[in-house]
Amino acid sequence: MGIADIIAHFLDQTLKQTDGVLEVSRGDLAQQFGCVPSQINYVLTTRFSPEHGYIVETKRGGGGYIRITRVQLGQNALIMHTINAIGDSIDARSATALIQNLRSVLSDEFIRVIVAAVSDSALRAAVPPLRDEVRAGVIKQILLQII
Amino acid sequence: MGIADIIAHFLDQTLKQTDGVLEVSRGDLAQQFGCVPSQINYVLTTRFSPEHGYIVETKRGGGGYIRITRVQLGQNALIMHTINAIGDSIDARSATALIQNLRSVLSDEFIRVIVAAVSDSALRAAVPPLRDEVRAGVIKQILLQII
DNA sequence: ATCTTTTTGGTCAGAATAGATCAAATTTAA
DNA sequence: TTAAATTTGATCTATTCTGACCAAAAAGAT
Repeated sequence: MGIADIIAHFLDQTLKQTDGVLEVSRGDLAQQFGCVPSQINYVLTTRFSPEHGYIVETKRGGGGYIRITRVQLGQNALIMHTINAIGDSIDARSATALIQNLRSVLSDEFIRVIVAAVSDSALRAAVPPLRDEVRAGVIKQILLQII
Repeated sequence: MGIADIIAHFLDQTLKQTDGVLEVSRGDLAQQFGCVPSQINYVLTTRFSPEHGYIVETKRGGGGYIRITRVQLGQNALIMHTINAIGDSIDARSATALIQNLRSVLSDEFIRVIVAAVSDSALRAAVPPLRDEVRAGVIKQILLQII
């Protein structure tokens, strides 16, 4: 588990304790984990993107901060939102994130099934540029059945 | 017994001791057995495929790994049988038939979802000769989750 | 009020790490 | 002998981490 995962885990834990909202200083956080500040940005863009269900707001200058908020939509809105977020093409990582984000609406087994259905191993027959397009199509069709 | 068999045997033994889940580094494993890393991929694709009852997940980059999970095959020989019947490629009609054949084990909604996931409209991004191969991969991965 | 300095955070490219793929060469089995 | 299975290495792709340089906001000076 690299430093990115460790920081992400820390933020996750904190978010749980603070009811979904969290404000930190980029510099402090970086120092706390002994990494370069841009590492924090890396963690935010790869693990706390809107696709993952988070909103990140920042402010620079004195007293600057990074605020992370976990968003929670309604059931059908959430699925609709997900479908819209998919677009014509989506990579495995983003797809998994989007699906995981539906765990409040879908059973664990269902989530597992969808993730497996659009995993790279399921789609290994389709080569990369095309693979992501196929993935988008499969997820959409599945989600449309659930609405 | 070639190196492939030796590695496969080792993984099998380890899986028995670790309750069916196992995480290794491809590079380490290769070094341990004095072979080239791609040999590990060969072992995985020829002996730990879904047809053999395993799920393989991997991650590249720093802290990368290969995770092998043996799927629990209980009384669901029917599903296993279906997986084996699929082959490397399957057309929409046959796929639907096979899936419908599982209605004694799966809920209607589940059947609907799977059929949708492997419908021609879901896979429209993949052109015909390829499309059937993708379909085979998707069905297999889904069914493996259900076992 | 305006200008300057200081304090934060943002971006981007490159290096490092680690697995994937493909095809040629070799070995094994029918 | 021929066809299938195995082995290998060259090359590709993905993920993470770092540092140099950039931009905005606040605080302080004039």
